[in-house]
Formats: sequence, structure tokens, C-alpha cells
Amino acid sequence: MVTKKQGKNVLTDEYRYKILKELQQDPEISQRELARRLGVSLGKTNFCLNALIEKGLVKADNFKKNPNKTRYLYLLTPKGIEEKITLTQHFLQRKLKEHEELAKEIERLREEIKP
Amino acid sequence: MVTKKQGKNVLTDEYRYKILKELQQDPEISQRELARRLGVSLGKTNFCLNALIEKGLVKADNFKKNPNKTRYLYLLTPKGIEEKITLTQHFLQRKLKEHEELAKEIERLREEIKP
DNA sequence: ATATCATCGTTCACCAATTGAACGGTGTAG
DNA sequence: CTACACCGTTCAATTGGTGAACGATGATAT
Repeated sequence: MVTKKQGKNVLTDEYRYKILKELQQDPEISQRELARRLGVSLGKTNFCLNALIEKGLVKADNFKKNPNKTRYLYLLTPKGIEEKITLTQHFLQRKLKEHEELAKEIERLREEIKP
Repeated sequence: MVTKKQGKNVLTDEYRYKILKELQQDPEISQRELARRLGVSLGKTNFCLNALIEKGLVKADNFKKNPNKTRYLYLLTPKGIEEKITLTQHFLQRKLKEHEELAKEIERLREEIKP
């Protein structure tokens, strides 16, 4: 559960959003599986996830019996749920803009090919 | 005019396309200006450009008087022109796909926000 | 002619980001 | 008990990207 070491530009809005989303729909997910879904390394995933925990957006509960080690349930905290909603809205706005830009780019490319 | 050092994943299709496009429409461009237009560093631009030269897609002619140093005209070779056409088509295909994917992603985000 | 200045391409030490093999802990099956 | 599978964590090593610094050149002023 250690953090430190590694810049702060690692946990972008995009990863924050994606991780919160994945955890919300499957809190039993492992870090390896999460890494696979995000398309990044285990190390980076571990770092980002712990950053979210540190920020209080995610709580890592132990499960499987009562003991207190290995294997977590990654649950969004109320603050995490709120943050995820905000991020989703921002993300949508960004994607809309990108979509528009892409349309322009495509028009440009078609123009370029035509003559 | 040296290359080496620096991975091969640096010169992506995207940069190949963009560089060829910029050079085609302005062969007198400097590496600094090219870097600015691509939104990357001078170092990376220099590397990519030399890679294109090495591949025979671009020829760096000297200009300004007859001497043979500093300041080049970056001209696309016939092979470079051909390559640029191909890249443009691929690029267009890719952008169309991305555009579609984005539309889906946006739909997903809207769905996510609505309820 | 000489000095100054702007700009060029090139280089490379430095930093940030990313990776995945390795490790020790834990649940499970035989 | 042993063996195995999977977990989260760590961190040495690699890679990617940067921009200040350098020497060379053309233009301009003195």
C-alpha cells in the first residue's frame, strides 16, 4: 500500500475514469485483469490504483474469509462515486470535441486524396 | 546525418504521414518549425526526419548558393510521394474507424450518465 | 575586412514513464 | 503436507522524449 516515486502525470483523468468505471462494475477484479483491460502494465495499474485509494476514491476491503491479507474488493467510496460521475461528464465533453475534430480531419484527408 | 540510438517505435505511421505532408507543402521548412507543427521536440523531429531520409523517402538538398552545408531543402523522392499517398489512405481508414469507435464510446457515456 | 547576430542541423546528458520478472503471502486441491 | 495458482507489491532496467549547447553558415552593420 505504498505510493511515492513516479511522477504525478501518470494518473490522468482518462485512467482515473477508466479505473473507477471498471471497479464499479466489477469490484472483485484483480490488478492483473484491470491492467489487461486498461491496456497498461501491472506496475502502472498498481500505482494508479493506490493513488485512487490514497485520494479516498476507492476503499480496498479484504474479502475471502475474515483474515486480512491478499486479494481485495475495490469499492468506490461515496466520494469516488461522485468523482466518477464528474469524470464521466468531462470525458463525454472531451470525446464530443474529439469526434468533431476527427470529422474535420477526415474531411481534410478526403480533400487531399481526391485531386 | 547520423541515425542509431533511439528505438524504432519512434517513427510511427502518424509521424511519417505528417512529416511527409508538411515537407510536401513546404520543403524549405526548418526542423524547428517542423517540430513546432508536429507538436514534438526538436530532437525527435531530427531523428524521424533522418529516418525518412535513410529510407529514401526524402532527399535533403542543399540550397542557398552552391556550398554544401547547413540549411536543406527537404524534397520528397518519387518513393516518398508514393508512400505519402499510401499513408494518407491508411490514415483516412484509421481515422474513419476511430470516428466510428468514438461515436460508440459517446453513446456508452450518454447511457452511463442518463439513469 | 571584421565583428555581430540569427538561424541552421546535430548531439546527448538528463529525466519521466513504463515495463514485467521476481518475491513472499495466501487459498485450494490432491 | 505438498504443490500449485493467483494475489499485490517492488524495483532494476529499458525506452521515449526533451531542449540546452555546439559548431557552422549567411546576412548585416561598422
